[in-house]
Amino acid sequence: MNPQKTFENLPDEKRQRILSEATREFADHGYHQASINTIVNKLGIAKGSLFKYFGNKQGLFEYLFGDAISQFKQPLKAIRDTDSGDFFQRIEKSFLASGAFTQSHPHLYRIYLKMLFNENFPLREKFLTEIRRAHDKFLRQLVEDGIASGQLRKDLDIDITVFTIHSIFDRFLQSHTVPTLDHGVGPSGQSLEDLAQAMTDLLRHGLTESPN
Amino acid sequence: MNPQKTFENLPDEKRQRILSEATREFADHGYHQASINTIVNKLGIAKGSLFKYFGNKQGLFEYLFGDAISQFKQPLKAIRDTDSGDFFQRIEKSFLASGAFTQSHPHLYRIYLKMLFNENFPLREKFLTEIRRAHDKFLRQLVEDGIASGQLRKDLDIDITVFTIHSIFDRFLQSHTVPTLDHGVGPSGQSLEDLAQAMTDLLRHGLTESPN
Amino acid sequence: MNPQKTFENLPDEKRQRILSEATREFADHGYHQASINTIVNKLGIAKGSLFKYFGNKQGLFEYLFGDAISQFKQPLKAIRDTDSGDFFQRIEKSFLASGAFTQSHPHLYRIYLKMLFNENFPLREKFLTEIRRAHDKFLRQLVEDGIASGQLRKDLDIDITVFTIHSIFDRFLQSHTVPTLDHGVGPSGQSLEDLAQAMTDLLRHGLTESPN
Amino acid sequence: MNPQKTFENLPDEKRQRILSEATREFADHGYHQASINTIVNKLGIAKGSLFKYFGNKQGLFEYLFGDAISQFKQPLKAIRDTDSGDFFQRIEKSFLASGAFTQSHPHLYRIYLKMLFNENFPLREKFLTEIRRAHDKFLRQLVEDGIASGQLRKDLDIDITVFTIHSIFDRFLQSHTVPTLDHGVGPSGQSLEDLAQAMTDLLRHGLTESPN
DNA sequence: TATGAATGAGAGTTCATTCAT
DNA sequence: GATGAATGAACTCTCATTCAT
Repeated sequence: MNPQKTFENLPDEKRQRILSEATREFADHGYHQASINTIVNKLGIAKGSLFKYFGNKQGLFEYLFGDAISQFKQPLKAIRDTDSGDFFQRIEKSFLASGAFTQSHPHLYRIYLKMLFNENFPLREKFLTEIRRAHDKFLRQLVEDGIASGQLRKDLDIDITVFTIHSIFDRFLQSHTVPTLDHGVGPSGQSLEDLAQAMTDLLRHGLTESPN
Repeated sequence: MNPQKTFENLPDEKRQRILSEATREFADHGYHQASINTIVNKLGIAKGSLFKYFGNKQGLFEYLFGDAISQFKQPLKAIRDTDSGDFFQRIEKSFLASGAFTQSHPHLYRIYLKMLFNENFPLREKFLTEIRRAHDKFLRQLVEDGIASGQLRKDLDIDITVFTIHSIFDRFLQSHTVPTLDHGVGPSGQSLEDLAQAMTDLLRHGLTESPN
Repeated sequence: MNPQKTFENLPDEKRQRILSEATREFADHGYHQASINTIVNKLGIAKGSLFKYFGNKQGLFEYLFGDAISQFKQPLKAIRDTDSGDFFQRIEKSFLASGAFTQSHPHLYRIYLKMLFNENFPLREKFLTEIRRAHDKFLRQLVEDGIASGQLRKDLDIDITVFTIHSIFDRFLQSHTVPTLDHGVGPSGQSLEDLAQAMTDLLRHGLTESPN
Repeated sequence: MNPQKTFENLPDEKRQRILSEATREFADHGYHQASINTIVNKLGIAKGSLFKYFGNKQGLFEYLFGDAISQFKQPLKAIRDTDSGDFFQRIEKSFLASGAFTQSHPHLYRIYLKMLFNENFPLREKFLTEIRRAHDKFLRQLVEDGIASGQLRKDLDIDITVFTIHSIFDRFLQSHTVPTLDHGVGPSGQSLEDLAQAMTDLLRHGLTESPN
């Protein structure tokens, strides 16, 4: 029988405990340095069980992160399907929604960040491309809508604009998720909401006024 | 005798070869996946020698990266000491100078990126704080100069502004250093110079116009 | 209740399928490398069932091979009960009958060959002795009949003769059962019948005397 | 540095102990069932050392058996280079020389026998072909010499003859090397020398012609 | 009776570190 | 000072066996 099925037939609580513990281990140590031994010891289950469920270490990681990817995308979809035509309102909502997600799933987000700069994660190309594409597609549509509706300057370079928003987006998320990165500098003392609004304002003025 | 002294008494060329090879290994594989075996084999020196020089793997890394930190800071100092009063000109110069540095020291920059999101690097806190502080101090001074000279809006939140410029800065560097991160989206096809100018323009409009 | 009884109460077809699949697995991989997992997966039955039937891996093997031993002996009995008095005709018939058996039960014969030189098979001593004794008893009677009837030299050493015939017998069987053992040398291209006749002739005349 | 070199630089005594212990383990348990743990524990050396010497389990086996192959061939070469023209004398010498070899290297010979009937040995094809070819080439030359010099019948089928001698050869060796295969039947009680002579005589005269 | 999830000892393998030469 | 052989803890992974359902 499909062994992954075995895992999915487990009681919900146990399944969540396993995924959660494994996620934490990968978040703390990255892929190669994460230890199956540590995971099963903390969980109090047999080593063999984990391998029954996922085949091998890579299988566990792929299951766990593939699962996370779809959750990553949820907030964005919700925003895009909003019928509000206001560009900056949607941007701000996006900031907040993504921030909320990374704050409630800090381990997943830390895995993502590790993966970004560590070439050794399995399926790294596939996963990163998937995330990147989703983000870009989402932002591009927002920008195009904004230009079409006259809220943004007609002469904006869409590539650059998407790239810039994306950059600020990323940094915004990072600053509120990875605690040890804040060393008393930067605006991290402020609330998520304040920061989101301030950044939206900054974008507002950069993107709307025509240059002389 | 202080064993690190042993290393510093080595012929310059040998010292450079060792640091260079070790840097490449850490850049390629991160800290834990980097292999002392690989390094000494490529160098053709005895394993024991490396441990004599640096005590252990961590000692090697700390020596190597501590050495690099000062180089990291060079481009910024050069800009700050420029007497040009034009804010956006200095920003653009900073983009270009940092871009030039990361392009000429790709291994160091890749170590930095890995370290950013991997908690397992030795002395990570210390090193990152040092880099971050230098950057922030530099940008803060630029922004304050810009406001004082009337080139920037008086009502700018300095923390947010520094943070935002820093974000775009980082993303700008990443996009020109980590090749596999570009998946056909984003403005990566453009030249370093074009991109620097475009981002500066975007900042110019976001930071100068007063809101209504 | 005797758990092996459970197995014998199974429908004939299922019992045969189980024995057949297990035999194939042991023939392919020997005793220790044979995998209970593989067997039950191919059969589509529960792992626990197999252990209920046979207690453990060794029990399965002993049941299966003990069952086979009696089949091994069949061809020899048939020859011995032939009343033909011609020694070499009976030898040739034996060659052919055994060859036919190993060709129709290749898995059993491969298990036998593996067992011959692998001390780790369970009940190896018992099984091999049983097979060897049956063969020797059969050949010894043929040789004694041959001497008594004047077809063989009176001064033959019976032990040596039986041993020699046995040797050629074994080699003959092996050459037609284990395909990968022939590497372009030896007479393997010939048919079973041709080979049987040639070897019988060789036994008849030896290497020096010219045939009439 | 070439790690196998490390092994070859070891003191002779240690090298022999390692090879001997490993050979015994493979002889006792075959390839897959042989345990590196057992070997290093019996030797009292670190597990890592064995892997330094040979890379992995397969490397150990290949080194060990490849080394043995050349030793296997030595006795045959010695016979072939003998200028004695007497066919049966050379055959008898071959029996004795090979018997002496397998008796003084019983573990190697047991590995060979296991390999013959177990498909899972690494490099099995290569090793077996090498041994088989050497034997066949040797016997073929003896038979051809025997026919040319008139000692053997002109009409002998060389393939069949070589095959038959080979068969008796193999069985002869087996009977004197694998102790547990003798179950009170067969001529194993006799000395190596007696058996060799008896089999040579049998080959000389066949089973029917009375000796003069 | 039949099931298949859980187990855990043991497998092969890696690698930073030590230390006698 | 330089060497590299030796170490052993830790790693991922396997599989016969058990037992609650």
